[in-house]
Amino acid sequence: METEAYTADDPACHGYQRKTARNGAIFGPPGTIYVYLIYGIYHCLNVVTDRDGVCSAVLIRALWLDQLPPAIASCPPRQRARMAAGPGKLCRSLEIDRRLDGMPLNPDSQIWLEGRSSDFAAELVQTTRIGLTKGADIPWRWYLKGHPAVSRPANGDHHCSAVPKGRHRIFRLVA
DNA sequence: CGGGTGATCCACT
DNA sequence: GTGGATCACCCGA
Repeated sequence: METEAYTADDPACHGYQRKTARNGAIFGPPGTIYVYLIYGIYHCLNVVTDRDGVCSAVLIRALWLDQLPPAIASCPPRQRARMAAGPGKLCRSLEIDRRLDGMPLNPDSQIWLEGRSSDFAAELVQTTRIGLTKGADIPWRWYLKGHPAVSRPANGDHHCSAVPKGRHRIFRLVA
């Protein structure tokens, strides 16, 4: 729904300097979960992409929640769309924390991906990442254009459609 | 805008 | 071992 990419030669990547106890998971094999604590109170969920030993990840910044706990399942759509609109809120809603760090994406970890239709017609916006000092100019944030759960749409994103309508593989995150 | 929050890392003892 | 800077955020004004 909304993601950012970080790679080994990218100064904003957590593994850019060196491997440590905190960021070790980001050097794992593709599909490894990397969760870190930010600003003392929030967690952020990443999925490792590049091969074992190379640091790289996709930060999951926002999701639409298909299912909610029964107590709040009937909240208005507007409110529902904002429950995982941002990497910290997303982890708070899904109760994701460092316990998942280093685990593989599969049902045994209680978090995994399910492929959906492979011809989902989506229009994506590609723009710059959020909240960075280093590598702030790299346009590696993508989101579903016009979706109400996007954390913060780029200014004037109605003009920008770097990724045209077409066939995209859409995944469902199950947690 | 600014405050809250705390793990982590580094440059020093 | 310790002090201070850093940090990919959220909220309320």
